[in-house]
Amino acid sequence: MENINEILSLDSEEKIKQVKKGEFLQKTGVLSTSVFLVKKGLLRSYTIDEKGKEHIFMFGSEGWIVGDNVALGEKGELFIDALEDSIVVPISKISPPKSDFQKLHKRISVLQKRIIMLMSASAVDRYNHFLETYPDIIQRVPQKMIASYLGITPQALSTIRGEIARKK
Amino acid sequence: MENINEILSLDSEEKIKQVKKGEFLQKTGVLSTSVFLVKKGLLRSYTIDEKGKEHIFMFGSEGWIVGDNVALGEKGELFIDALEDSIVVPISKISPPKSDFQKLHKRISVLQKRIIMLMSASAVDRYNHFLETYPDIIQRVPQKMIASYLGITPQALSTIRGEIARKK
DNA sequence: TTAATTTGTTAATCTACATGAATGCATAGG
DNA sequence: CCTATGCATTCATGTAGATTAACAAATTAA
Repeated sequence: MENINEILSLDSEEKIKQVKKGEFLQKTGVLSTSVFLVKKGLLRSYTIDEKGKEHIFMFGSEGWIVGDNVALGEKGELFIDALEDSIVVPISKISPPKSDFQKLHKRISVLQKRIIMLMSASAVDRYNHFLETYPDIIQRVPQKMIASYLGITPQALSTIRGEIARKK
Repeated sequence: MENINEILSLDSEEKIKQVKKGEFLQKTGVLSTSVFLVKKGLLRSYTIDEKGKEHIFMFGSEGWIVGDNVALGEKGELFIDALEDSIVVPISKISPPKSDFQKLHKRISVLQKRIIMLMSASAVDRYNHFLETYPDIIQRVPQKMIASYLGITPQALSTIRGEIARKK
């Protein structure tokens, strides 16, 4: 068997990590400090909703990054496991404290959240999440734009708001 | 959300850009080389689908980034316009040719595409897009995982595949 | 101010997709 | 080898949210 670093043309300094099929790279609720560049194999990242249903966020094969881009210092919201025997290289989310770099990570974390919401939450839940996350935006834009952001029609949002108001 | 001091302390070198309410920062189909840090005001980025319906991708107010993260050198797929009189600072997507930096931009572009698909495309269209974009993945994972990625049930995917096959 | 246009609400109907259940096939372990 | 357990397909039924339309409220224009 040849040297694994040669096969994969890795810098000798890169610390690689082997993940066997079925093994986890990360689980929800654990502090997450890295994302992972996939050198070989196939992994997936996914959430499990309150009904126990899995929602795959991303697949990652050779050359792709798999990772849980929650804000630095926060608990991960994704599971990551290997669908095939894989080799990955951790990329720290901390290292270059360059401002633009951090901004990109922040941006990714927002998009990640958005995808998870679109895939696993109902319109009502998405609206409530929006209310909590962007309370200021609501005063500043017409409701039809909120609806457009949530991925529903203005009529549906109006109905949802009516129901929420009636409940109180 | 970032610290207000950080937001307002401008490098004297930073070239700011004023955008009046209703004005466009970018339109679909035009080469996009920057994203924009919002210093003041409120903007939105959005797509228009084939039925003419708008889908808001992101709002951006003070401290947030709005931008169209298509791969470098490609035509933008989003419109960006101001909902309020705004001031933004362009952040070049090119500048630091640092490898990790590029990777993050790539990653954002993938997530952007994913959100747009989830919001504006039917399950059939999402499946076809997946086929084109990740032809290799399909041989490597069970269909129920593809379904999970697409945001539909395995049963629905099975039906869709049946219909596609029947058409040929 | 009034008129015109945009926005929000309500309700009836329609449809894409979910849910649940039954059936035939694989693949994996004993 | 057999027999589980998981996977894919098909069908019957349910439902969240889309569509259409009509009207009310609010903005904008004149």
